[in-house]
Amino acid sequence: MTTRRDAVHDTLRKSEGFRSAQDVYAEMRLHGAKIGLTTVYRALQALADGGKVDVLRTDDGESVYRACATDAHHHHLVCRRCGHTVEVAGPAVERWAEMVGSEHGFTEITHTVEVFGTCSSCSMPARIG
Amino acid sequence: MTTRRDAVHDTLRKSEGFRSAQDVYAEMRLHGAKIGLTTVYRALQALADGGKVDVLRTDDGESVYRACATDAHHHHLVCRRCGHTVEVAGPAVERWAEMVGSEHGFTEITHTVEVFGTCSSCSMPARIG
DNA sequence: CGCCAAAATGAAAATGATTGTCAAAATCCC
DNA sequence: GGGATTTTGACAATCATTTTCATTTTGGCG
Ligand SMILES: [Zn+2]
Ligand SMILES: [Zn+2]
Ligand SMILES: [Zn+2]
Ligand SMILES: [Zn+2]
Repeated sequence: MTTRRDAVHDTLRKSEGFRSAQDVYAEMRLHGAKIGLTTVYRALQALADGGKVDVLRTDDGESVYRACATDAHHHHLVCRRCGHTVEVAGPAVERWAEMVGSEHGFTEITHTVEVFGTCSSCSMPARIG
Repeated sequence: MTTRRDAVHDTLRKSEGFRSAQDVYAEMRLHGAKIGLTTVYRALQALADGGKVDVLRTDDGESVYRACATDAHHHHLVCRRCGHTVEVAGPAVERWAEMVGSEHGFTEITHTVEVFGTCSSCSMPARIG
């Protein structure tokens, strides 16, 4: 019953960076998978709900997903050029968020933290040929 | 020439939390303003580009805007119930993001950091009447 | 096996925020 | 005033995502 969902998960695992639902769908079809776009959306959502994949929003509002190495809470350092992503832990940030929240009387504190940059290979001088 | 833009900016200033373009548009019309939705979108974008207002994306992909007290870089502590927003500085986070980025060879580092929670008035026991 | 109820699937239509178009209106400049 | 330029906004177009709903698959169960 989770055949399709697993296939989606696998496709994600083989990817380096974050991929959109449309993207995953297109790739799966390319490789001959028989699956519908709706199912890809549903699988991705289920995986995200279950904490099996991470989600974030691109600047233009698209949801993108990634199968991360760890289930533990972590953040991402994403190359805005090629999408190459590094998973990073940030104990300092976790503490900071908690503190800032409680200082102002907020409870049930959550946070979103993403770091973007240009990775080393993308910032190398362009080489032709 | 900037009459409409200023009107949009003013509407935002009078709001406590983040408001969507549609939201701002509706409120302006309610108060009798003669303005089109397209113009509200354009004004909001221009204000955001000029750093006069802050933008963030809600969980359901809507862009929301806020006229903040300061032009300086800062982050937000947002009540997920009522939208009440507190502007917070996070020097520790700024440093952390820079460090994490350069540690991995990334350059031109930027970051998004938002903290969500339930504010004190929203977490008070419900009172009827 | 047969048989049925529940869950999964996907094609097609609906949704809804945002953007593009383009002609009319306001503003500027001389 | 008159023409160039910018701004505006009604309306159409986009496009990712969600809904619908009929069909298929799956999982017992006798
Ligand atoms: Zn890169
Ligand atoms: Zn964290
Ligand atoms: Zn609140
Ligand atoms: Zn910051």
